[in-house]
Amino acid sequence: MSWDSVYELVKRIPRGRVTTYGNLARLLRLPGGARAVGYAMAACPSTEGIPWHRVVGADGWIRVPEPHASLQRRLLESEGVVVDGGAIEMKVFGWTPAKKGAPPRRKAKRAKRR
DNA sequence: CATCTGACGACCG
DNA sequence: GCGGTCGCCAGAT
Repeated sequence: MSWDSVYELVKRIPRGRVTTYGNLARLLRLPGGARAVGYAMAACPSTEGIPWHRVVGADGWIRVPEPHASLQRRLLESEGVVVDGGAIEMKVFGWTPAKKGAPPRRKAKRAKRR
């Protein structure tokens, strides 16, 4: 799995729409890998050509560290996306490319870490 | 080579 | 309903 596919996917997000990390992860067949996707964005070599601002949390909230948060919000609003109090209505602006559902996955509990 | 880490999300208690 | 924990991946230490 290469992050390039993630970037390519992000590039396909139409203007004025947004998607979530988890959504991207699912599209990449990585259920639960939302975090990995987020990391991919953080590790993005260059934001050039990549509409990273169209990627937000599943709840529609910007999950970006302050420096970029304001910029992201500004960019989104300039595209017509309403960021009310920080939350975006995913039902309205959420975007998903023609795709099928991913196979469900079980979860297991184990010793704490972190 | 072993661990930890991080722009997340879902589940368990 | 809330808080804490685990899974995912690649790169850094």
